[in-house]
Amino acid sequence: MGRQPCCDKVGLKKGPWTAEEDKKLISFILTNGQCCWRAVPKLAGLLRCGKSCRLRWTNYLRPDLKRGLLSEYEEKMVIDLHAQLGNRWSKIASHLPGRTDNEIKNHWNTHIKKKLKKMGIDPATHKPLPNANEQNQNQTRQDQQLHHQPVELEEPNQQPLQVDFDPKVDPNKEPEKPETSLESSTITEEAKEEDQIITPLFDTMELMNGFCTDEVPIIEPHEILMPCAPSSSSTTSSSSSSNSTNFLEDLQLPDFEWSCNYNDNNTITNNNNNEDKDDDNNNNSSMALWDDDIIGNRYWLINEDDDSDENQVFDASLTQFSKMFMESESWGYGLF
DNA sequence: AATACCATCAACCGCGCTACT
DNA sequence: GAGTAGCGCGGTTGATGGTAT
Repeated sequence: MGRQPCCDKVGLKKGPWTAEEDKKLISFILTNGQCCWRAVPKLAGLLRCGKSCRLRWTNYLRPDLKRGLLSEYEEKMVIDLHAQLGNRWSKIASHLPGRTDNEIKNHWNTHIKKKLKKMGIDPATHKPLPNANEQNQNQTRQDQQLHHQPVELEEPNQQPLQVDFDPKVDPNKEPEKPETSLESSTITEEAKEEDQIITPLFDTMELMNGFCTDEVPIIEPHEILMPCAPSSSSTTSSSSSSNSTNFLEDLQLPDFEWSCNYNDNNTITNNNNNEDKDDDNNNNSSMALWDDDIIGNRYWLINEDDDSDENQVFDASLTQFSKMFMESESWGYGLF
């Protein structure tokens, strides 16, 4: 018997999400948490398939997402991780807090590939391109490697070219790859083993200094300035930038119980990891709710519709916000 | 100003994996 | 062990905005 379609496609909406749909999905998940995705659209009153809802949530609506262009340091991390993991975008994303596999994948295809080629590096193999004349051949080979596995080095001692994009990062402090990392990065190893190999590459503090403290200004709730869209905006696009409204303002954000702890370095105190994520759920209250993901990137929440009923739902829902964060799989980042 | 071309990225599609019965 | 359901992942597509002509 063949696989059933993920959803009954008849009558289901496709294409870009509208602000209204976003609100419904957010409201539902904030209220109920992430449960069975197949049931979400029905329960949330959405004419979408569960898969679409999950994608929308994980790639766009998730509150802990960091948006905007990847920093140079993040790019460097992506390149390093790609050299070890190949096109395993979700694995790569798991090492970049607030970034999604889709985002990283897109960034790789649109920016990093070009950058590497420009620098004479084969993005597929992470080795220097032999010469410009052979670039076309490499391109062809790269195109053939759609499902390429992590680089199998032809010569054991040959290391992928490491690219230091960020001059601010002290090269001396850059964690050295374990000697066995590439040899063992046949990636068929167990995930734990893999994490053990990769995680030490990116010291947590360095990571934080690398982009969190630089790019995530710590601001107090009262300092937040919500961008307001022109009232004439009539777009129905799900694009975050085009449908700013006053929805967030109605959320009475100051009533939030933010339990975010920053240390002296403005880094997020969070000791979560994949193994003890559940154990930490109850006692780890460190959440970066006031970093840019909520403030700078959640302006899609603002909506011109002054729908008091929905806002009430949100007000109630937001009290569960912290809990939802703790339950979110996204807090399994190995870096924390 | 109009059109063509290009770049970007959100969303979709199909497959694989895992858990459950 | 086989069948099924559900989720996650990676590749691809298509809409949109920007730039060049």
